[in-house]
Amino acid sequence: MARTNPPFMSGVPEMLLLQQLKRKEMYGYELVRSIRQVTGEAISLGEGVIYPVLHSLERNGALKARRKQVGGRTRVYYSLTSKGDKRLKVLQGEWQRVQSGITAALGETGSA
Amino acid sequence: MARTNPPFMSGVPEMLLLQQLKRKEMYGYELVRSIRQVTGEAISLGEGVIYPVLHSLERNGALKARRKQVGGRTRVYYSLTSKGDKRLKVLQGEWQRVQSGITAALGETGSA
DNA sequence: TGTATTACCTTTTTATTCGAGGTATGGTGA
DNA sequence: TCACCATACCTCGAATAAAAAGGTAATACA
Repeated sequence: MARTNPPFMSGVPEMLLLQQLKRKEMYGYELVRSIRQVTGEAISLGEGVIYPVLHSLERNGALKARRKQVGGRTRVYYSLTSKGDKRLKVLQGEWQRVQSGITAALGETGSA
Repeated sequence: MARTNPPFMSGVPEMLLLQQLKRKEMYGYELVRSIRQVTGEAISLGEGVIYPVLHSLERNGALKARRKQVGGRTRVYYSLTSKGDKRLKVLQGEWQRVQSGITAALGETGSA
């Protein structure tokens, strides 16, 4: 079961969520738009991705949630715990590694 | 079926294979080591990944194969077709896009 | 009144990766 | 000569995870 590779792109949604929540507390629906926006439309994660990841991160203790009433509607705000911060650092490290590896490989083209 | 996101990391093995074969003709077993090496050990694709992708690329016409006897052993050398070159360009574009999106998002940290 | 938007959520499908296994040859060294 | 390792091909099954689709409900607005 020991992984040789960090799972490739798997973990990117997770990383982006953690990153956003490091900046400030947000709720799911907000994160959907927020991620699309900060990635310059390059990445668009649907609710079917966001919510499950959010829940699993909360179960792990990487996030904590609090419910808030806003104009009769309920929002669930998530924020980063210290555990979540650690997790984010790990994911960023893996991403960095993979990203540079690929960049190096792509740079290997004989000529432009 | 219209994709909003380019599939994230899915396609990276394919991209790396095409990239390597653009440089020079290679055989499967060689590609396994070659990819590990050019990515600075960051990415290590097993034969269970390499061969199926190779076959599907050949079926698509992105690669062409030729068998070669080397010291009694058979090697299947693959090389890039123009279709494969086009495909590589597309994948590189998508990768570039995703990669910059993520970089932008990660750069959003309030302070170092 | 009815339609779009906000806001939550789950379930199903699909794709892909990974690991494990399976065959066969040639070289090396004990 | 026999065993073992590296080379070289390959396939299958399980696990994962991302995406799409669907499902509820409330509010805003036209």
